[in-house]
Amino acid sequence: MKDGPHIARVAALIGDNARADILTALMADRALTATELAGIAGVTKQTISGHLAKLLDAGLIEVDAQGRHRYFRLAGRDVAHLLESLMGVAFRTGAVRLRSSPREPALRKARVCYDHLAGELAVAAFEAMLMRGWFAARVGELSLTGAGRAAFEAIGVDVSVPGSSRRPVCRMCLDWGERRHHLAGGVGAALLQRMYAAGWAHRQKDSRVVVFSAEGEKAFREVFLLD
Amino acid sequence: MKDGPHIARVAALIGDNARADILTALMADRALTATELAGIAGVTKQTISGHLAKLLDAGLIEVDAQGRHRYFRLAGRDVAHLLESLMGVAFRTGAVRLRSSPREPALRKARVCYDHLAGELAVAAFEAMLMRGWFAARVGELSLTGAGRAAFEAIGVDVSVPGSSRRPVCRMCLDWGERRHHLAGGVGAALLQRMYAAGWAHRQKDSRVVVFSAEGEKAFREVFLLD
DNA sequence: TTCATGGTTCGATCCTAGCCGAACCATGCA
DNA sequence: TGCATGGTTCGGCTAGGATCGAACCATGAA
Repeated sequence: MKDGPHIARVAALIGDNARADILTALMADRALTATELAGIAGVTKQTISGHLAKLLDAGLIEVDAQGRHRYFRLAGRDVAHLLESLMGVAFRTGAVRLRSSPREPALRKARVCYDHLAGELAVAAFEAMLMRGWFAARVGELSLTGAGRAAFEAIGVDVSVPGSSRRPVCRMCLDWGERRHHLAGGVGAALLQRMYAAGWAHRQKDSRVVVFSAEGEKAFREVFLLD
Repeated sequence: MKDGPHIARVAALIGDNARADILTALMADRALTATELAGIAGVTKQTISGHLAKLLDAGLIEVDAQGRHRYFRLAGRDVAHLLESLMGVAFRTGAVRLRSSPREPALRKARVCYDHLAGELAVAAFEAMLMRGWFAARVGELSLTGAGRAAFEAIGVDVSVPGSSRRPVCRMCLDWGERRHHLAGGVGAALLQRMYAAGWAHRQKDSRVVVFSAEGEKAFREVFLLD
């Protein structure tokens, strides 16, 4: 016994409501200040400062100091994955927050997952893309086919990836609500940005919910789902 | 804020040392009694009973009552994944238990991961298997090729899967030490059992470490790694 | 029936850690 | 140089929860 990584330490860190709120918020927005996070978690500045120090110390988040602001973000993709994993188990075991049940349908339909789209729409779109052969599955990875590259460029999604970045171009991400995969990685992120820019959808304030406009959803379905 | 699954609840549950010990132990052995778990976690029967009740209530573990014994096991594969995810982050951020550093090298080399082999040897073997075309990668899954099926049967690994089981025949599992994949799923489990049966290796008592005999490791390397 | 063993329930204790008030440091703007 | 704002540090309060002793229930063996 007592071998291996000390999982209780990091789990305990996430096991506090305020800190879980912080991490969940950082999964949606890329960078938030301490005061914003205090508002989200519903605690005072002193308290949030203590929590952020602990998360920093543990290596779960990172900071960018800009002027007198400090922008916090998740330390890495593995943390985001861990959080999604937690959500999956919490969801299966019925540990859902009651206070927000009205908003849950919207959350299941479309939400932000770190930097890309998740939810029913995202899952359906990803499966349609696979059917059309936009991606080829390699061993642990997904790769863009010529057809896929052309299709994305036609919609105005930039699929060229900076050479220095070691980030995979496309990846799959398991959806906790649907229990099926959706598109992540560089292309997933670029696609979401494109949808914002085209006015198809926007982020709901203080939430991970992505709201589609009527025309936006229609366009989305035509481009991705119709077949 | 406050939307979606209540991750803090399940994280807090894992965030206690005794409960983390329980879950880690259950990742290795399939089923353990309350008293055994009390020994592993280093607490009394009363205490372990309370912890087990909480884990049961939260749906992280399940019980089989047999006579006056109660055998506990993880509630599902998603819990095992969550734990491996946690180990990955804990490992990256340097949260390793100091007391057991002597045993860590053995743990990194070969250990049990729920029901299959993990660690350096497992990763190397899996990559060699891929190179030889024993598996074909589909979208989210791995499938056994004809060559793979023949190869496994030649070693005496039963790759026939009960039709009723919805368990994937083969799956990949991310190794927290190596940060690369190893073989999981039905074939992974069958392979580990075969290695036990052949006397190549055995489980170290009260630990996830898998100890290879000299001949066992030699045979393993010849069958899987040599090329 | 009696005894040993596995497991649970209850109550009391004790300690950790989250929280806030107050004071303090640092940055940027006027 | 002042002043407002973002953020941290310190100290004390409090609550939740982990722990164990003791008593209790259930099962199986003698």
